[in-house]
Amino acid sequence: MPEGHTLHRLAAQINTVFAGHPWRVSSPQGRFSAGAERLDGQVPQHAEAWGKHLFVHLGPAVWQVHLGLYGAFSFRGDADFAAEATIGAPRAAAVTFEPTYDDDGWLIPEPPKGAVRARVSARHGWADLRGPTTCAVLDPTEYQAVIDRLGPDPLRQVMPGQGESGPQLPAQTDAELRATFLHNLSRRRISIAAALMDQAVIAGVGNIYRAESLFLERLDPYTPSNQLDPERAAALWDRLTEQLRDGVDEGRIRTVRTRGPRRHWVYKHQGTPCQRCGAVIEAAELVGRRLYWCPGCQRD
DNA sequence: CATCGATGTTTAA
DNA sequence: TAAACCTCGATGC
Repeated sequence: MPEGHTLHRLAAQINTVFAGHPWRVSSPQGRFSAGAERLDGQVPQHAEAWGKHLFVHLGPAVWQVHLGLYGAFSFRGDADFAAEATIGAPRAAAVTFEPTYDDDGWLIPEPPKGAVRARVSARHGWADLRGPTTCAVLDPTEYQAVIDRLGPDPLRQVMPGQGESGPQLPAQTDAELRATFLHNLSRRRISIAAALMDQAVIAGVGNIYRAESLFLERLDPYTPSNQLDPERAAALWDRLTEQLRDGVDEGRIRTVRTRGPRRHWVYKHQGTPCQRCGAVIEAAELVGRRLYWCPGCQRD
C-alpha cells in the first residue's frame, strides 16, 4: 500500500472524519500508551502528508505516523461514518454488527483484533493503526527536524500565489518544487534509480513508482543522477506527479492506463516481454531493493 | 501450518 | 551490507 499517494489519501480521510472534534486515543497493543494518553481528548485540527509521513496537528503537538513497509490504517464505523468516509482510505468499511452507543452517544467499537498500535475514535467510528514503523508525538522542534530531511513532494504543490501546503510551511509551486528536485539530482553521483528512493531528493516515491516512472520516461536506471539531461529530469518529475495524482484519485497504483487487469509495465514483470519493445524485462538488486526495468527501451 | 516476501527506514558493523 | 523492526497475504507441503 504505502507510497506517497496512500499517505495523502489518509490525511484527507482523517480530516474528513476526525478533524475539528475531540477524539479518543488509545493503544490496545500498549506500545503507544504514553503517546495515546497525550493525544486522548484533544482536538485534531489538521492532518497533512509529506512524502510517506503523515502528520496530525493538535495545537503545538504533532502525531507522526510512518507506515513503513506494511503498516496500515483501517476505518470502521456506523452507517453515518461509512457515508462520510467515502474517500475510501485503505480498508474502510461499515461495521457488520448492530451498532450500540455508550452514555455519551459514542459508538462502542469492536474489541481490537491483533496488534493495534493506536486506535483513534470519533463519535460514529474509529480507525486502527497496525504495524507502523513510526508512531510518535512530536513537539514543534522535532516536527521541523523531520520535514527538514524531506525533499519536495509532488503532491504538495500549490497554484501560484494560492493556498497553504502545511500549517507552518511556505507554499511552493510546481515550478519551485521541480527546480529543487533538479538541483537535488545534480548534486548526487548515485544512479537515478537510487536517487528516486532517497526521500531527501524527492519525497513520496517508492519502489513501484520508481520502476514505472523510469520505464515510461525511457530512462536507464543506472544513469548517474548528476548526468541526467535537465529536460529529461523535468519530464521525470512531471511523470511522477501525474502518477502520484492518479494514485491518490484511484487509491491504488495503476500506471498502465489502458483497460484490463495489468497494472504495471515492469514492476514484478521480470522475465516477461516488454509491452513496448518485446525485450525481456529484468530485475536486479540495487541498494537493498529490487529494481525492475526493460533493457530494450530504457537506454541512453 | 510453516515459510516467504513486500509499495520502508534506521541502526549497527 | 546486514539485521532489525513487526504485520499479513500468498505460497507451499
